[in-house]
Amino acid sequence: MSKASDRAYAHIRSMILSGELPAGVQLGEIQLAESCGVSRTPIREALRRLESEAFVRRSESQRSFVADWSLDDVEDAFELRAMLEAHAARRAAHRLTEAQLHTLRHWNDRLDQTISCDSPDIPAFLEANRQFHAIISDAAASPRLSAMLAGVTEQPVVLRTARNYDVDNLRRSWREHDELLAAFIQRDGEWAHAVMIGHIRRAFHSYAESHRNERCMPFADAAE
Amino acid sequence: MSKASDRAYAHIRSMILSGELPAGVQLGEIQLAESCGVSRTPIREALRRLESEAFVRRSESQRSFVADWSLDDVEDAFELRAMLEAHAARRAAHRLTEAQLHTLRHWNDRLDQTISCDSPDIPAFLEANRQFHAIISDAAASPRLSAMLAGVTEQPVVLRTARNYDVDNLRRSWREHDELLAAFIQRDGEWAHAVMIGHIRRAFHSYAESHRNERCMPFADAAE
DNA sequence: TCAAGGTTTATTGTATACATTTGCGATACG
DNA sequence: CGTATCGCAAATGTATACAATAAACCTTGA
Repeated sequence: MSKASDRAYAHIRSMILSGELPAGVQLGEIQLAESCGVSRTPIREALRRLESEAFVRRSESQRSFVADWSLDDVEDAFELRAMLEAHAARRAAHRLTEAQLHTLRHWNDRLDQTISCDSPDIPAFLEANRQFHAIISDAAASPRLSAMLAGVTEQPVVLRTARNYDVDNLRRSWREHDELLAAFIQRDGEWAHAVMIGHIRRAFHSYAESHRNERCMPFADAAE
Repeated sequence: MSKASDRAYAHIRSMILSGELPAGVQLGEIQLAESCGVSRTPIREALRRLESEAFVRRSESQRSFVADWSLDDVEDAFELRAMLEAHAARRAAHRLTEAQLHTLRHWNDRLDQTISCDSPDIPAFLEANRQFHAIISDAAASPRLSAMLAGVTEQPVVLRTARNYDVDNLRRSWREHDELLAAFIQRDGEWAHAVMIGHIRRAFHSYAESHRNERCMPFADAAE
């Protein structure tokens, strides 16, 4: 895992997420190679990977740029995510083991902890949230579905601005997870499906709201 | 488009589809380089691309092999395709232009032609079918959705065995397309959604049936 | 005969040189 | 002053040499 191409991938990705490489900027292979301390070969591999994950786009003439996500793009990704993750939840309802249910509850308790104390710990919240959704994705037992979900979940813009969500929204997420758990315990796939659609679509509107308020800011500080 | 890596990609892909490279076989970079008449560099790029499209899988030690699709894998892909393409149909119902509707009808008429004469022209049928579905994918106006759809539609095993479908099944496809058209003309997204789910799921069962009958055959002749 | 260890060989990862293509600017002409 | 064309510069594409790593094999000892 300590291959040069992996390090280059992680490095470029984090520079995009942090805003150090803003949307629209050209990504020259030579420049990145120097920046990462490797040759162009692993850089090329990292760029292809980032391109397939929509962090980077390529012009007709094969030049690479940091992708700029319009609000429409984000909405598109959220709509697909709602459909895919709801499907995952429905499948998971019939397959989750007792141990997995227990772990889900554990992460949702943790979610509560991170926002209940005086100073909410947003990074910890995001991590627990990630774990919660990862268990559902796994339990759906469809590798292709998991891969697709990962593709629409990892959105540069959203990851960069997630920290701006207010605590009310985070608490609402926690409660929705709780309802999801109830549906899982009843093994009610349709219930879980419905709750998940609402959960993701509300998250989009929270993002859109937050985005409207915070637009035209210089740019936020690093999130990762 | 005449880049070495593109040619290598197309060459390897067609060798997998034709069965010249059977499932499970190791894909050595050097061997492929000689086979394609290029160096290892474009071969590596082609392999990564084929891997992301699930034509190729890589072992933990980074060696590449022709992917072998179990029946479960195929069912998984069909289930996702049914969901995604039904979603595309629902969106398309509200967006298809008159010109697109006309073109859809054109391709479905063509579909009828290819199976109505004495000797059905299966390749022509598959091509017309591809065009029909491509228009719906485009009309859904979601690049991500189109990309995902392409990923679950291009299944090596299915493409290789599609020619075995009997004419009754092909005719049924044609009729289902006709119903889809009726739903589009009425701009009834839910109707289109339902028809598409049935269309894809029936296609899976046709495949599974045909697969049961034709299993253990030496291997079929080239499909492309 | 089997197992463990080390050596050999095959395969993938990386760096670099060179070829090819594209973009951009300067210059000349209308 | 605008535009078109030529040419240089910069970026990407490809080949190849070398490095690192994993698999295969062979030897050796119990």
